[in-house]
Amino acid sequence: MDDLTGSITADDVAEAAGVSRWTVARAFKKDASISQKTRERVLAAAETLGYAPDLLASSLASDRSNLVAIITNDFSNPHKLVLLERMTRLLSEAGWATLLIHMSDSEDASAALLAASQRRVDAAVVIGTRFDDRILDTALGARRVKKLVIFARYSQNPNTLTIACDDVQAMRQIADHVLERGYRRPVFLAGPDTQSAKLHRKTAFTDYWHQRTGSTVPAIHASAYDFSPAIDAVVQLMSDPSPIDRPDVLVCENDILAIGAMDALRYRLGLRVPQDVAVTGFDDVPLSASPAYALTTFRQPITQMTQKLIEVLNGTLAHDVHLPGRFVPRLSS
Amino acid sequence: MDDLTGSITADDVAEAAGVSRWTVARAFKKDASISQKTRERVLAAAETLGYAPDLLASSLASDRSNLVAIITNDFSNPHKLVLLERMTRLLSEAGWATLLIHMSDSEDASAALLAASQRRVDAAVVIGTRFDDRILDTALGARRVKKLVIFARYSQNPNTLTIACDDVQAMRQIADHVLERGYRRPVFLAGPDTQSAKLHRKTAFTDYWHQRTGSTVPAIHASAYDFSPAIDAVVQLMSDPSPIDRPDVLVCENDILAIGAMDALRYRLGLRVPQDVAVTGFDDVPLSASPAYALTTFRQPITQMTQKLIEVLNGTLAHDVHLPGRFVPRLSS
DNA sequence: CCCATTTGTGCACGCGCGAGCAACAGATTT
DNA sequence: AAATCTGTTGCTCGCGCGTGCACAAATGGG
Repeated sequence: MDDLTGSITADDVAEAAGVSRWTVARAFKKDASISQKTRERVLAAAETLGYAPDLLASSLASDRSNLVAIITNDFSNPHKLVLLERMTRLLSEAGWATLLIHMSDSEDASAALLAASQRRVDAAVVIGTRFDDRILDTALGARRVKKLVIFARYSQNPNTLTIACDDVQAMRQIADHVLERGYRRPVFLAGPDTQSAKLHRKTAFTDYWHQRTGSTVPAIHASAYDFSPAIDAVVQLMSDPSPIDRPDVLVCENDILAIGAMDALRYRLGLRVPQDVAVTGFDDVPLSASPAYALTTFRQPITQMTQKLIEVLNGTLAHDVHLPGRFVPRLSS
Repeated sequence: MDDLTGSITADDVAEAAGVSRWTVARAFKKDASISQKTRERVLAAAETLGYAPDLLASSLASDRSNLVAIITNDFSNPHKLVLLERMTRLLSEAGWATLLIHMSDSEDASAALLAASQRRVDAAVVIGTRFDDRILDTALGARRVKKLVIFARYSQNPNTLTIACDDVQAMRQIADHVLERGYRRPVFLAGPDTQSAKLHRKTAFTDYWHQRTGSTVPAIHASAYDFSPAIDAVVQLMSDPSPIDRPDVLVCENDILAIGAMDALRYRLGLRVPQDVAVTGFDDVPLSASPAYALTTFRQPITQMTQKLIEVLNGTLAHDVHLPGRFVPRLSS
């Protein structure tokens, strides 16, 4: 009975139901031209035989795979896990499977896109990773992927669709909050200072701050988006010989850097947060809500962003999207 | 030139190189019978045309897809991110692509396996998730996936291959350490107390502790593997009316619970770690190394486990594997 | 009750490639 | 020189399904 193989094809079901193979296919297709009766009969036969359409063969025959590649190179940020959770869940509910592709270094973009295209993905989504537009360009030129979406990051590349949180709006809210709480000497803690990538959040904050106060915001850069580089950067900053204009608030590009900053302030420098130095982050990773950090941060509308992504996949949306997020004030500022 | 479509097939390359389509295929196959000269000529032609084999068509024609499904339902544990990073990287280096499948609830196992089988995966890997063996059984019965691997967890299911860290060995090292440091009143903090799943780490610890000391270890259960349920569980435990036999160490099933426990002790109960109560975890998530927690924990040999997984995929390994991990003592105990 | 119209169903063909065997050339043996 | 062997290349057939059209069945109006 259950001998070998899941190799029950549409032909088997067709025979069992007394119809042709194509009618079986129609029974599984949402709005196909088929009568209610035969559909039920076919589905019943399929049920008893344990048949399920082979999506691989289907992809080959049609030009849709219902497969989307998620490409990332940064697995050190817990926020990625939140993104992956939300995306895989909503995508699968919408009928899309997910190919997870690890992009080792940013030079590897073209290998990642190649891998995606070899599996005939309908779209590739680069999540939360900032990388060289030139590399992206050459990669795009070489290996065509039908659609390329940059998710939760910005890209100026014309061949690309951006779905992201509105960083400018976000950083303004943070700046307003910081000002309102009376902080006057912010330092911006950003990630690696790559040459070509614009650091949106940083410029958004510093521009707006300058606009409101007339003063410029110094920035420091961690060598990577991770705890300890952030600790190092902050320790170095605060060890500066001139404690007079020591910052009273560290505005960080994301929560990971912010958490590293808090650890540095508390455990390396013996300072109190927020009494001595306040800290703000970005992303609202789960840990930020813990009593240990209680980090003031900003939450991206991931669910809505994913819904927009699905619209893009369905072909009902074809332009960049910037959605508003939600400011989350906590005790760290 | 670059008009439309990556639809360059082996036929195009064959024509360009003046050989047959099958010779093109041979040029791309590692140990195929083909002369050095023609291979170079074919590869050169492929290079200029921008050809890459269509893995979908290849999967359909052969019975290998070089695709493996990674199935999980727990995205709240940062350790998953470490697992995903390592697995996708090593798998891709070994020529395997990764389908990431979200298993919403444990009842959903059969849907997840179905999705995997519809994509013709060569194997499905369930990572770090504990779920009902009965559910697994029915799911396995219904939808055949060639191989099912339980990764970083235990399963008694005979249709399944387990690749995991040796929990018994690990918990003994932790117990030895706890005893050596002079703690005598441990409480074990575990995850949800599901009926059918054996809590390996818990029983491993309590059994060994009983063996060494003759006393039994009380256990408490968080309602989920997450920070706040752990906080709740610990607060409730410590609010017990009898502070006489208050625990002097909390042995936790994993780091997430341990970190929640530390937060509860420090910020809800005003206790010091480790002076008032020590804490140990399991997994060595990145955060555990931060100065804020400095958590004593245990690191699973993820790289080796993934290598074993690859052996299983290649068919050179077909039995359960339990690998030793590494004890990581820090300041929390 | 017939014809126009609307469903509903069947079928030839192809998606891009792999398995496995047949054919062939050159090298070696008898 | 014929027979054999080895390495290399070509080819038939099929993987399981979708597209687009041809055709059959049902429907409705006159």
